[in-house]
Amino acid sequence: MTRATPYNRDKALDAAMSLFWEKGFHATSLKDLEAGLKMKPGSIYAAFSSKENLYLLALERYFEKSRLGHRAQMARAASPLAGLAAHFRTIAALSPNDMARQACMLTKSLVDTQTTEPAIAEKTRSYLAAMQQEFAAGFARAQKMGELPDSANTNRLARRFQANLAALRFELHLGTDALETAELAEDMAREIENLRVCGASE
Amino acid sequence: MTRATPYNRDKALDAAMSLFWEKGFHATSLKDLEAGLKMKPGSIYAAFSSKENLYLLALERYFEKSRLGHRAQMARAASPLAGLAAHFRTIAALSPNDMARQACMLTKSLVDTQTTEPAIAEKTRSYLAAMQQEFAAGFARAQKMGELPDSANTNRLARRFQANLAALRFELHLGTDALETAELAEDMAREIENLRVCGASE
DNA sequence: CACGAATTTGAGCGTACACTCAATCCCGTA
DNA sequence: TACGGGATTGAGTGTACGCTCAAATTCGTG
Repeated sequence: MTRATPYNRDKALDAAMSLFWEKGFHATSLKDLEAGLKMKPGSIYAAFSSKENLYLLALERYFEKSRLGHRAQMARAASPLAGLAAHFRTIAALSPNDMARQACMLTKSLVDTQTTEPAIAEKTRSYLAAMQQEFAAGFARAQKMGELPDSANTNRLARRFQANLAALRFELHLGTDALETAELAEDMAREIENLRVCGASE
Repeated sequence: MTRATPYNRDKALDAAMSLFWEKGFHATSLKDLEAGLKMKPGSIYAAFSSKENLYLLALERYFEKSRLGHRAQMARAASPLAGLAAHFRTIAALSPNDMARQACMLTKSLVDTQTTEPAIAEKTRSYLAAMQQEFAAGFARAQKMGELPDSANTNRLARRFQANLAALRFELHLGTDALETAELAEDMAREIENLRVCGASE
């Protein structure tokens, strides 16, 4: 029988995700990770092979959480378009000390690693594509329900949605105050709501 | 009489801007700069004091060029709103090998330096604010000319404009193909054009 | 209780970084 | 043409990085 692992993999990965999300791949040093994960270098390497691999696991974790969060948001909503619009307002309403009150980790990741870490950049792009798919599926459901006209291009709408999302979260990163952020989110949410065909049932 | 400086400061700063823009502050090493500026480390330090200071000069250069470029775009346009809308289309139409076919340097800079280089981050934020002012001035002119209703909030529009700009340029960074990028730019340009009060003269 | 394997430890490895400075070079001047 | 001094050079500095591995520790098992 194998000995029980004395470190908590889940907590360690959560800590890694926080660190990498906040500081990025390059600016997060092994020293930072040792402190954050409460593990010594040898243990980190035994458990996660390399800094790069740990980053990839943290990024995957972020992606899974994001997708789950989005799906929960959509499930809660009265209709697909309402859920998509709510996404913006939810982000702007994040508590001031919420960890998520910063740029999207995928956005930061791509900026940080595009020129230096091709493997990470590639994975990041694939997660961004998957999220866009997720949004496109939302718009497609809206279309099927008659919330969106048949002529609407769901992929194009999804791209626009993701662009808005990235921009809104960059605004959090910038530190723009809550009121102005809320206005921006409101503009984006209204843009979604205005797509609604008149008289569509919820 | 002082000896003529044998390095070309203008060209050197242009090279520094390119390097820093593409790779960011942290990922650009002194080795890269030596090669790009064709200067030895001692000369670089004699001319620019430090990597950080060189970066600040490169960033300032980028800001000045961006502002000048925007003003030229506005001067060329038939009306303020037309100029602002054209901005998006111009970016999407950039030649495939144009250096500017990537994320905005200010955006990248803030992501790269926010947690590690407070002085750079601060300067970056001030340039972003100045660009937003520039956009707000454009909307204000549109308002004065009757292109925009008096009720329009020019600062809010400018914030939205800048968010769209950042998002569009991030799409270039991502490597999205030209056609899809053009669609996104078109969505953003139309959003500006739709603000136009019906029957406003040009 | 003693053994052995799985796990953790942390001093220390090679490397690459930003940066320095004594030596050299080059050009305007006399 | 010889000189003086500012500009340029690049080997070399200390430091911090990602990472390793032999030794110590910890536990289930016989």
